[in-house]
Amino acid sequence: MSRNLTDRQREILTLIADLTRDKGYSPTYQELADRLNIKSKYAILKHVDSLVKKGYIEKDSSARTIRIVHPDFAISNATDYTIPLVGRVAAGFPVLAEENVERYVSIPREMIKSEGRYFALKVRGDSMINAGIFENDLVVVQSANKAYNKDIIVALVDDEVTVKRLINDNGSAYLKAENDAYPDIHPRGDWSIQGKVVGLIREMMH
Amino acid sequence: MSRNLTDRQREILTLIADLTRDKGYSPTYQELADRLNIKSKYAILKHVDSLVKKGYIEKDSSARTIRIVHPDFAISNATDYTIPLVGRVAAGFPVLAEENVERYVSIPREMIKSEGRYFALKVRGDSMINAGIFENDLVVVQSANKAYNKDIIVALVDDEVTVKRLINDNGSAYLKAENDAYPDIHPRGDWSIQGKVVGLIREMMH
DNA sequence: TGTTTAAATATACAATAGTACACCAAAAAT
DNA sequence: ATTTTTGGTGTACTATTGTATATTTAAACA
Repeated sequence: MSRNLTDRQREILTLIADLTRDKGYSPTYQELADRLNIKSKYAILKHVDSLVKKGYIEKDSSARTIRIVHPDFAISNATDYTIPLVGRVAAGFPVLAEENVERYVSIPREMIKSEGRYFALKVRGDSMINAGIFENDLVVVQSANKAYNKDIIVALVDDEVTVKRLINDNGSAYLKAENDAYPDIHPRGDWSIQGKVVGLIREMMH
Repeated sequence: MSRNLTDRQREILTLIADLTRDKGYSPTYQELADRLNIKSKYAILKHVDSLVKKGYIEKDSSARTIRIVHPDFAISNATDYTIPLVGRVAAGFPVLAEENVERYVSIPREMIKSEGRYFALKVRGDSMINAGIFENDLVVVQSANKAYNKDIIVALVDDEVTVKRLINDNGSAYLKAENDAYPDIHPRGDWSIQGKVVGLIREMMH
């Protein structure tokens, strides 16, 4: 399913946001149907389900429990810094394309030291443990297409995002894991630098 | 009727605020009753009516429509979470005392999973590198005076804060470093658990 | 002492709200 | 040309939710 909204879905999402801002609580399906002159609640239910599937809102199985999670429609004038969490990368799309955005996460304001586009990536595997980057950590990445020697970067190799250390050995660059069990990666085909890791966020179980 | 709240009313108002902030929508009477171990919704209804009469909240005759209007309990629109960064601990003061607070740092909202007091601590030394905790990392700590076996905790030993793993070896607890170069710490004198590490934030140089 | 108020219980009930199913029509995608 | 998606109607069912009444207990009060 695409992440794009139809006109009607956008209209309904906007209405949910407006009503929520206005009243201070989320509308019911019936209230939404009334406002749009729709006779059946079920039509609303299906729109709302679509909005949930596309990641714009969240809801629980109870009355008035819709929450808007997409920053473009967010209720609060939050000064909170949120960046897109990039999930699996769909082949052919740039990493930051909307298709790849799983959800939005808030990050400490202090982590943004310079202008630019930022995104977050959940770390898979243990190839960087010697750099203190563990599986399921969230790395905060500043979008860039080049980096300096020894920077920890996010690269796109064979439609797969990977976190590695960039080694710039006079002209020929390669990727180095921070774990002796992993070999260096000398990409043969197309590959690209997607950004520079500028921060790390870890949530411990508790 | 007075504008002053009874203890119970204040407790309920605080709970409403907490639940609303947590879930993103107002609780039902039943949910409030459950949280307070009250068997009858009607007890809650009367409290809520009192809170309305006293001008602390507003509500409509429908599910989950409570709005907090009193500024002291308002749901902060700024979803930005800041917690105190504890620096050097001054002898004799509790860790969270104002004397020890260096500055405030913002942390990702997602890191706050349960109620309680939180603080941040800048990691000194490399005694926890095997747990992926490096020097100058910021650990986010939930204030607590006990913890479970194998939790990573912040302890106060000889007026010194330290991050270690708690080992609860049938009755006798001790602190374990996550670095083979460091010995276990079996505190002789007074020591205390200050909190549980629930998150980690690292800023990379760039 | 008797009275009032706050807090809670038990039970009941009607309106609301979410969900489900069958069905229809138009637009978009394949 | 056919299928899928989107958008909608109507009806029905069930759990949730707010509300109401009658009672009880304990604390505060005068």
